[in-house]
Amino acid sequence: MASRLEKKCKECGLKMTGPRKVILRVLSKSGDHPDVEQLCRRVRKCDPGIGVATVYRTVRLFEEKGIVNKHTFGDGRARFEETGGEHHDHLIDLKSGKIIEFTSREIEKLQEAIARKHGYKLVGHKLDLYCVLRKKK
Amino acid sequence: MASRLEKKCKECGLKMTGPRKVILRVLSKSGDHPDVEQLCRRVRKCDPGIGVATVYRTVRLFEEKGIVNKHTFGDGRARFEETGGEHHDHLIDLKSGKIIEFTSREIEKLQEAIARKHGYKLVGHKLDLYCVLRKKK
DNA sequence: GTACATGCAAATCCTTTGCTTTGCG
DNA sequence: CGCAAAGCAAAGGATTTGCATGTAC
Repeated sequence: MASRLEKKCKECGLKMTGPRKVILRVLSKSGDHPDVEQLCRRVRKCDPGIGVATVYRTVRLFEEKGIVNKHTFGDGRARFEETGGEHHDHLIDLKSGKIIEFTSREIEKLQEAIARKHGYKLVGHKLDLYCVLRKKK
Repeated sequence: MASRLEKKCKECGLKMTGPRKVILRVLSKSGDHPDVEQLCRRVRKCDPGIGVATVYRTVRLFEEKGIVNKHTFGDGRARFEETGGEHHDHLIDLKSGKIIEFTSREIEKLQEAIARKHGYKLVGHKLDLYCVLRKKK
């Protein structure tokens, strides 16, 4: 039963190995933005033999193929999420580290306009909002 | 002849040492977004004795004091620029690596509105546009 | 069968730290 | 002078890579 993501991999000409299937499943089930260490832990619950190097190699490969998105928020490590149908940006709660996803068609239109104004075509963007809870007074 | 930045440092209670003066001068003269390695090279043209550790410690300190801004674009390393009077975002030319700065009051207003809608107060943001030159046809 | 994927460990890259020496205030 | 800063080298953390072995197609 090849999942949607597995199909996508095949289309990209990727060999569907055991570790890759597990990593794909974990990614698609993760509602958050796990880093490699977290991915490893989750992946190893399915198959304890999977090594870090494989996870690194796999997410990198997936990123090149557009299957996952890589993020680098403030801290030093990379985080990953499945490339969903919808693009979205991130609001980061600086106190708790919680991440909220959002989209803004208006902002995106403005971005395109800015790129065009400088003679460029927008091919991607990254918008992170760093926030703290509003004090209710 | 204490420069504007040096005054700012004194206000923050920072001891004005030789290395710090040099690093400040290099930062204020840099129109680009140098990483630590580049900073080191530039700084050592003035004073070859300055060590990497000092550069790292200094930029980190400056960042905490709000004297410089730290950026992490796609690649693994941090880049720095003097905190100018005006905040700005970045348009990155994916082919050449060139970085263009821009601001958009409209986008920023929208960002604040989004944060508010989620119950947050916006304290900072990061917006990078990844672009390629527009083909003229 | 063959080219590509994996596991492991060593290697790399960027950044931080420990400790002694130096120097600003 | 006293305490913070600098230099150097060693430590650390994340990610990559070399190599022998395993495996999807």
